[in-house]
Amino acid sequence: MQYLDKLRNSGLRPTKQRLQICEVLFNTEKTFHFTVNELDKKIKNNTGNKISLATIYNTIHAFEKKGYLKQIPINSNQTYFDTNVTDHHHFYDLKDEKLIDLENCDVGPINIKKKINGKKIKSIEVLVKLED
Amino acid sequence: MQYLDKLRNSGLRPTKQRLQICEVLFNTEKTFHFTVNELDKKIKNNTGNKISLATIYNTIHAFEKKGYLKQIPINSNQTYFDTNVTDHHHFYDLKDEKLIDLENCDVGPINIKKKINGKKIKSIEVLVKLED
DNA sequence: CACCTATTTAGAATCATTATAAACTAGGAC
DNA sequence: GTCCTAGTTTATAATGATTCTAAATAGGTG
Ligand SMILES: [Mn+2]
Ligand SMILES: [Mn+2]
Ligand SMILES: [Zn+2]
Ligand SMILES: [Zn+2]
Repeated sequence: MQYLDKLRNSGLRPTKQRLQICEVLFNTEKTFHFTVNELDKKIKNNTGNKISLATIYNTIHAFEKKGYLKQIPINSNQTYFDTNVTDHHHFYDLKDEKLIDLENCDVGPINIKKKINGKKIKSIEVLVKLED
Repeated sequence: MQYLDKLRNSGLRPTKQRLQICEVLFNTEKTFHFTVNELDKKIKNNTGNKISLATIYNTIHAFEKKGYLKQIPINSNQTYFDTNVTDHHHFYDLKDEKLIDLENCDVGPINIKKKINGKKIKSIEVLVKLED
């Protein structure tokens, strides 16, 4: 199993469910964006198995904490996650409600001139909304 | 009433409730960020009146549509709104769960090099997450 | 005033997410 | 292998922000 070590090294027991979710999330050419609902459907399709929604939520939150997933800041009725955990930004197509990656090289360097005392920058995320 | 015309000119009837909400939102030195819950409390405090939550939701959505409020893209269980409708960006203090304005001059120009066919940029929003 | 439509409202409905608590399991000790 | 224990899964209930509904109310116009 190619994800056994990834999970073990993270202190997460490599359960059947987590391994299946890893397959769906990480065994792909391209990274992608998803909601929990979409992931649920994808798991059913790809594996023929049903994993409890509670487990899916538990797992993606565990993966997020370990840095294997990122949450994308966007206002939607559902939360979007990203399997691309490199620093990058997003287009958001308002009509299609779809996210599109903006690689770091697609965006000029971002220069934050303001400082807040006692705080440091954890991340800088750009959301570019698109219309027709 | 200083907000009568603002509402009339927008095609919104200047009802008692909308005028009160205008007072709370716009009759201040500084702009601010708020959730619907916070606004609800603020209305009760400032006016002694209770406005139905449904009306508050209706009103802020109407104001948003007219461009008097902006929604801030952030992942939270509640939606954040902003009375500062100029182009600007945000710090988000992860510990205090507070938003802080980054004026346009606090952020260097943002250069989006990628283009999507048939789509044009509606807005560019930067979210800078802060930790201790 | 009379009328029409926009608006307000309490309460119900929706629905994404989280909590609960019981059953199950991975993995280490023996 | 068996035992043990903490971690995990699961069905299900609970939560809570937001939206919907439909009846009552209030602007605005003539
Ligand atoms: Mn999370
Ligand atoms: Mn809205
Ligand atoms: Zn992405
Ligand atoms: Zn702001």
